Parts: sequence; C-alpha cells; structure tokens
Amino acid sequence: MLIRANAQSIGLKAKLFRGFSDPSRLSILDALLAGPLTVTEIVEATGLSQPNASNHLGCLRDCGLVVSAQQGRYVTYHLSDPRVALLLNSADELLADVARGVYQCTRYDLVGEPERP
Amino acid sequence: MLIRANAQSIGLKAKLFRGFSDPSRLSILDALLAGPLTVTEIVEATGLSQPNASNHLGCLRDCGLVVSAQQGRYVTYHLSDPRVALLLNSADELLADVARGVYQCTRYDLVGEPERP
DNA sequence: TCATTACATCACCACTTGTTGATATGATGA
DNA sequence: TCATCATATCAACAAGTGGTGATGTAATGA
Repeated sequence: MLIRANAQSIGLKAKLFRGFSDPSRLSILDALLAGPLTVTEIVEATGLSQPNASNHLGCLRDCGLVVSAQQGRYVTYHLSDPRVALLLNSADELLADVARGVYQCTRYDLVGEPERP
Repeated sequence: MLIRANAQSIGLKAKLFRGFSDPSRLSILDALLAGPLTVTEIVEATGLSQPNASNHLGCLRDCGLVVSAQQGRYVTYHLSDPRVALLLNSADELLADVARGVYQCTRYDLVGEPERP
C-alpha cells in the first residue's frame, strides 16, 4: 500500500477505532461510563464469558482506552480518558443522522441479498 | 450475549466504527477531507488497487460515511457529513494522549512476543 | 459500431479475529 | 497448608475480512 498521508498516524488511528469496532468491547466501555468496575462486575453487566471479557479488556488496556488497577484479588478497570466517552458521544450524534444508512449496511451481515434496484 | 444496554444501538455503533477501523478506509476518508474525488483519483491518492478501493468505497457508502454521485462515466465520492471529519479529529486528539499505549498495542500485530516485564 | 475509459463485481485465497472450554496463576481466608 | 475466589492465558475452531486478478457493465468518443 502506498498510502498518501502519514502512514503511521493512519495505522494508529485504525488501531484506535478497532478498539471501538466490536459490540462486546463497546458494551464493556458502555458499562464503564458509569465508573470503575471489576472484571466480575463487567462479566455480569455485559453477559460475556469471563475469558472473553478478560480478552477484550486486555485489548482495550493495550490500546490505552482503559486502565486497570489491582486491588487485592480484584482488578478494577476504568476509562483512561474522558475523551473516550466524548468520542462515544460523538459517534452517537453522528449515528443520529446516518443511522438509516448504517442500518442498511448489509455488506457484511447478509449473503445472497438481492441487488438494490 | 446478554449485552446490558441497547443492543441494537451498540451494534450500529460498532458497525460505524468498523468503517473507521481499517487503514485503507482511513486513507480514503483522509483523501476526501480535502473535497470530492473520483474513484480514479482516490486510487491514485491512496495507492490501493482499483477493485480494492471500489470495495472499500462500497463499504463506506453502505455505512453512510460517504456519498457517491455519478457524473458522466465518473463517480465522485465525498464525506456524507462534516461530523465524519470531526470524529476523525476527535480521534486525533485522543491519540495525542494515548498514542504511547496504542503504539504498544501488539496484541494483534506480533506473535510470540515476549511478555512485558 | 467499435475501442476505450471508469467503475463495479466475482471467485478465490490468506490472514485476522471473536468465541469457547480448559487450565494456569495469584490472592485471600479457614 | 488447603480450599476458594478472581482473573489471565492457552489451544482450537469458525467466521469475518482484506487483498488480488479476472471479468462484467456502462458511458464516452472516434
């Protein structure tokens, strides 16, 4: 790829957005909007399996979106920066206008879908 | 999954962010920040192959992030909403602070990487 | 009509990624 | 020390996803 602009910056940004691009991770971030939670609380809040939640938390932590802190045998996670919440809100606002388009985005959801007229 | 909050909303948001989560698509959006471009111009600007660019453009269009307009035998694409650019800027600002963390996010990039001390 | 240009689609491959179940690690308390 | 709880890691699998080359389609102009 011969990407025009700053390739490193673009790669970083893609990686950042990838942290937001999975429903399980978004549900974790959503749960953390209210405040810090332990892994068990996150598992209960999201319905994810414990290893799965732990895996996604590791990803979010590695990407700098959340921060972990060990307290006894508990590990609590919280958002690393208020702008993580702001970015989620910005997405909500954008969605308010393009929701119809995104809702119709069947590119990766349906197979054999008939062509649009 | 027993996702706590509005599952549909979370799914939509994940789909929206997925549009931003690939370097090729980000480079296309980055090129479109300056204004509308034809597919050929996008191919030249990004270095992507023509079918690949067309595929990503189709994804971006289906997701409502860009809009296409046919003009003769050319098809020009432009950002669907100024907030797409704003969201990209918000990500840049967030990256300014968490860049170090994202830079170290080797979870999906390296295999057999030794553990951090 | 025919060649050419611009773009989209298809078939296929390789790699990435999310999920699960099993298991390891590590802290706490009896 | 031993049992238990909280969390992380591992192996393995299935599905999603990006990439390429070949081909189709539609518009333009000679």
